[in-house]
Amino acid sequence: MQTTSPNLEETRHSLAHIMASAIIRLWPNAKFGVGPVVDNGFYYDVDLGEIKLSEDDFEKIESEMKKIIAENEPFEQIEMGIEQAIEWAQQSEQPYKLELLNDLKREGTTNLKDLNILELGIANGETSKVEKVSFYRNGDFIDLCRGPHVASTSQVGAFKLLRISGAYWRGQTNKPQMQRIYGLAFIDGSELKKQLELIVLAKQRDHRKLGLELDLFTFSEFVGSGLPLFTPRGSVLRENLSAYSQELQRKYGYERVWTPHIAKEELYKKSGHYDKFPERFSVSSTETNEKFMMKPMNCPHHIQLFARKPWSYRELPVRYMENTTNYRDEKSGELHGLARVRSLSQDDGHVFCSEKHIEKELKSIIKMIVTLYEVLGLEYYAHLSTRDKSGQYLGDPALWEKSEVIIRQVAQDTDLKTVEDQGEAAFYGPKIDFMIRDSLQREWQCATVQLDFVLPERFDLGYIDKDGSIKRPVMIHKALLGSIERFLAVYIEHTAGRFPVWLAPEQVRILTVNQEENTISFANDLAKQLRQADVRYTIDKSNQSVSKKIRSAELMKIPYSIVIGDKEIETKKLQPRIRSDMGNSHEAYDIDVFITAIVKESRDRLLKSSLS
RNA sequence: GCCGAAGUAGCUCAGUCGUAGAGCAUUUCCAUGGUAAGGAAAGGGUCACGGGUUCAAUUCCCGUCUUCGGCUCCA
Repeated sequence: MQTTSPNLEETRHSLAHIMASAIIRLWPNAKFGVGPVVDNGFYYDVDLGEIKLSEDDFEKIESEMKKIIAENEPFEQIEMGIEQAIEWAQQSEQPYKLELLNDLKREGTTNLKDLNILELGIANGETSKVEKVSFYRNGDFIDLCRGPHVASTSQVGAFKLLRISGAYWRGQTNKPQMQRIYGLAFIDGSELKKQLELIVLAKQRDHRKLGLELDLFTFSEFVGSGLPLFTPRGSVLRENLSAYSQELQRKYGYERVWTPHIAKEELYKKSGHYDKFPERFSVSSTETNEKFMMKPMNCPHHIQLFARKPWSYRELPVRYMENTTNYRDEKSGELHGLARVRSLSQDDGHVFCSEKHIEKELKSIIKMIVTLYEVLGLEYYAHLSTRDKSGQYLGDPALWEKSEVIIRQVAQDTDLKTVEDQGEAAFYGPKIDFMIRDSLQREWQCATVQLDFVLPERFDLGYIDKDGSIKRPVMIHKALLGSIERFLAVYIEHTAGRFPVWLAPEQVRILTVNQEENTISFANDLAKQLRQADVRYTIDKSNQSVSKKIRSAELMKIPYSIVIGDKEIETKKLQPRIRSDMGNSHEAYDIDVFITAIVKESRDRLLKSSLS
């Protein structure tokens, strides 16, 4: 996973130091936290007491940094004994560094291993007692740091301060909050420029912006935050994706079920979700004393469906699917467009099976996910989450062992690109999460397959085996799209709103050249034929220039625009303008040929136009 | 939830202690138009909401809601 060259890392890390030097020159009372190298750059956490920095201060900091770079001071490594280092931190009044050094002295580690930080005197994960600590000096500025650095301040590459935000000291909510300043840094300016352009591009593709422009969804202050409302256009996307997910599942023997959106709290207490899941919406009854919850997940409901009767081993696996909405009271600051909402719809499903079914069921699920992603033109890879040695997992260890072997085997057999994450498994079982990379190379987790050995136990589920004994089924949780809202967020950004015909809210726009009676009547007639073929269309009869109408259709990213004027009326042929990503053709087609093509593209879920 | 920033027309944004403006969009009219913006006019705002300071608040202050950038969290 290491992608940055040491040189780049040296540049970034050195720039973090240079920024810190600049800050302490500008604000001599600055206290520093940590300042690691991150993707595309670096950051430094700083505490300036009452002073709040804003992006307006960036110019000042950047110009001070440039001065330091121009001064061409060497980066010089200094070693100190741990006691001497502590004294340094006290004298230079750096309480956060002091805390880290005291931790180093006491425990031999700063417990910051997740941060990928380099400025500490020891390597990540080292636990031996440290005696010596490494520092780096550039000019007057000395910082606790293990390096490496460029030889002198003038040797860093191109940089730009990017943003500022709050960050808890050591990532803990009960610790003071510092100001985190992010910077971009690259070896040469062209790479920096490219990255800045990518950021602009990402902003243009932001699903929240496109959702507004393409009229897909909206939020209302009256309805509440994190509760998206889908317009007719947005609903076409939701419903078509959802329907495709169900179509795939039906082919693999999943049966559709329906469960209510609230349940008694006891259900979640029994499942164990209640305590582990504080983000709940409560519902109380005015008739009785019963307390209910909006369902934050569907597994307990599906379990109750399974539990309704005794099962024979002959009837397994039992596969339920339900596209339904869950409600989670996410913390307000965590909401983000469609990617993080309080009402999320899942294409959820649960399999109840015996151990010997696990392999086949996993394979089917992976097959469905792979099919779905390929039809949508998405790149993906999988995270394989297994146990570590921490021992905080529930369920039969032998079953765990067996299933982890199966999961690895299945991943191999299905040629999945996988990364194994030890220790990332849920407490109830190992899982495979599918990550989608969007066209800007950002990664998102969408589909998931999880084995579960715990819930069947908690709800005392059983089936009658061949020998008449009662056996415990294994449960498999799965979602292909995951949260449909999250999926749409990713998909909108991936496609930049250029949806294939089968998903396009409006597939065809008819534009009239003028308002004459025969033009309108021809357009209406075409519309009627499209309607009968179940094609989604609108007619633009407005008295605007043709090029303006074309522009509007283009901005709405409509796959096909058809101009209707005397030429079409005479020849009875249409010359569709095809959205540029789908193909390129200027030919004229008979009306029925055109309609047949759209119907086929829609049915076969094609990504490109069949007319080009 | 925490730190910081912001909320003015459907959208993107100017602006001011003396109750508001542009472009796009909308409507109407003119132009009969041919593949990314033809012209003109009109309508449209409790300046997020509530409270305070003031002769006067959209403007200053406080609170609430919502949004944005992060942090934390994500069964």
